[in-house]
Amino acid sequence: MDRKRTISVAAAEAGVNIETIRYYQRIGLIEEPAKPLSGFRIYPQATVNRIRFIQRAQALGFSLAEIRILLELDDGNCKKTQQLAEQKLALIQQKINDLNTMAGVLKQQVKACKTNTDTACCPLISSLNSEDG
Amino acid sequence: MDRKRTISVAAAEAGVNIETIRYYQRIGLIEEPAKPLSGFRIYPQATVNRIRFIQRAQALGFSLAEIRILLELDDGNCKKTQQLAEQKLALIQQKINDLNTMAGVLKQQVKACKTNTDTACCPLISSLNSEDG
DNA sequence: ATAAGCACCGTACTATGGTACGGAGTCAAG
DNA sequence: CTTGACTCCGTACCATAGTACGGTGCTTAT
Repeated sequence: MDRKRTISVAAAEAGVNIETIRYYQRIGLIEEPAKPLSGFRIYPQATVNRIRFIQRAQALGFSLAEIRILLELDDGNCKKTQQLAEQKLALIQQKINDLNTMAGVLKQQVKACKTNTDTACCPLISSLNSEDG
Repeated sequence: MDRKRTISVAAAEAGVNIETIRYYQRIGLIEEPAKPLSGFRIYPQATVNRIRFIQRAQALGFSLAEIRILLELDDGNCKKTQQLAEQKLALIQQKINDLNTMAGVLKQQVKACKTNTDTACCPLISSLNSEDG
């Protein structure tokens, strides 16, 4: 007989803390399985999958609030889902653009550092300090 | 006579909330001017400059903890500053890559949605529910 | 000289994303 | 049938980056 997927088993399978599962349940990000009249809750594979999805989305810089919206794509309506996915895509694109801008500025500063011969005067620090513009 | 740079004037000049200045002082990110025996603290231009430095560094994705290190490097250590910036740059670029991957997946899903004829069964939903990564 | 309006200061609260704790209930093996 | 491991549940706590509040003290203008 397979070991029952109690909360600790589900947590181990998803690679998160037990308390994280409880937290996600509290904020309604994952469903809490019904509690048997007597005994412990048993978690379906779908919960483990969902937690893994959340972890992946987080790794990409999505907040739980954004992930909640992503998960709401699961509303059974393909057209609506598509629209939401496209909105999400636009958000991702915006994030990429913002990060590219940040990277561009930093790259320039590092380049200035590398061509700098005066070790006592850092162009990066100077640029952050320069206030008359 | 110029208006004395009290905390509210300094805050206005730096473009932050008064409480933000007090917060930065509490965590030791900026120095608190000595309090006159009688009267209010007067802030030097340097404090305003430093707050602007913090704001700009934050805009580049540095946390206050990182900015603290940056400020400690402001004794003119260009090499260390450069290293820190390069580390940060690598992190940003990793994030961009991750987001591009995510965008790619979402684009594919949206495309699948568009060629889907069954409105009740969405390929995107299906992939979210069965994906085990 | 008095009132309006800041400053000062500690403390509490916000949001986000969890983590830890303590007591009670339950399951499973010896 | 006891023991130990696990679950359940509420609540409190952590870090990060601030924001808000309330009482009191100080300054400045009228």
